[in-house]
Amino acid sequence: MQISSRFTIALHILTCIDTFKDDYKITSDFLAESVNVNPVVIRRLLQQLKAAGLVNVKRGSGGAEIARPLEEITMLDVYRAVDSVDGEGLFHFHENPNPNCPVGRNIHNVLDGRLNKIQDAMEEEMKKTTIADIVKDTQKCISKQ
Amino acid sequence: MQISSRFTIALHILTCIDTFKDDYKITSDFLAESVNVNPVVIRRLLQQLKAAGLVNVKRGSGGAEIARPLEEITMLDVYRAVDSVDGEGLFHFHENPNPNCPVGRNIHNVLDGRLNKIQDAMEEEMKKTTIADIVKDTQKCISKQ
DNA sequence: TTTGTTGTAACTTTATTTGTTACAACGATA
DNA sequence: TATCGTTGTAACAAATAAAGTTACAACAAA
Repeated sequence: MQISSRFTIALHILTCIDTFKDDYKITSDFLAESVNVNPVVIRRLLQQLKAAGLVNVKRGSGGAEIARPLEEITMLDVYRAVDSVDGEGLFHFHENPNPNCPVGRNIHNVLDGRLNKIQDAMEEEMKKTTIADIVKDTQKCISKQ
Repeated sequence: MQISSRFTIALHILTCIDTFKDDYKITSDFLAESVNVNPVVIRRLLQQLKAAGLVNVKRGSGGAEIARPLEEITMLDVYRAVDSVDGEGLFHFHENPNPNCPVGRNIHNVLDGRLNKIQDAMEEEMKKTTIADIVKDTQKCISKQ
């Protein structure tokens, strides 16, 4: 099972917003064209990013901007904003192991700590990259072309 | 999005097989009762574990056993056996970013390395635990009860 | 008041997981 | 060889979630 494309799309969106902020009004249509998805998908994502305090979106006149310094937005912030399974972790534990089985009634306890560590490892690595890094790399790529 | 319960169920299964190997014939029905799912779900998982060389399953007479020393089976082996999206990584990249957009045509390159690192971090942590560790912890829990 | 945009509902499509029934293929044993 | 319990697998249903689409009220600015 894969982590949904909302995550990469959100990173793409944020990169676009910053990259084109001086030259274009950043509307959902504009972003939808770069990402190549329906504008409503973008608007839904922008709402999630807004709820997380990562962007501001202007109603009426239109336009999105990033709400925090790029160096302060990590991949983890974005992941949590758009791909969180509220309250649940990365792993989906089978619901009802048999409490009458010695393994069934203990497996949750035994695995939980280790599953959390795995998720932590993933999240720690996500923290290492900020949107600033991604924008910088993108600009390097662009200027080579 | 979450990693499917196949992963935790597979770990549960392997723990059961070892824990009860001397006292019961380990059939799909037996395992299904401990996990509390349909036996066919178990049989499908056993097939995936078998394809990965982690278990042997006896046709006809019935019964499953673990095919390798427990210390040599890591959580990562199990994850790869049952939850691999063949060829694809952990992250689902949106398919068709616009090649006419400077960001769209570079975002894949920019993100790929970082996404791989995140997946690597997760997998490295998975490697740290073997089925032997899980069985040992489970036995500790059981003996306390 | 017009225009372009956002926010959101409603519905469809697609994909995936999980559950379930059914049964042929198989191996051991009586 | 006939029986029995089991596996392997097909086929389909149900549940869940993601992603696409249409439509339109709410809004802000010109």
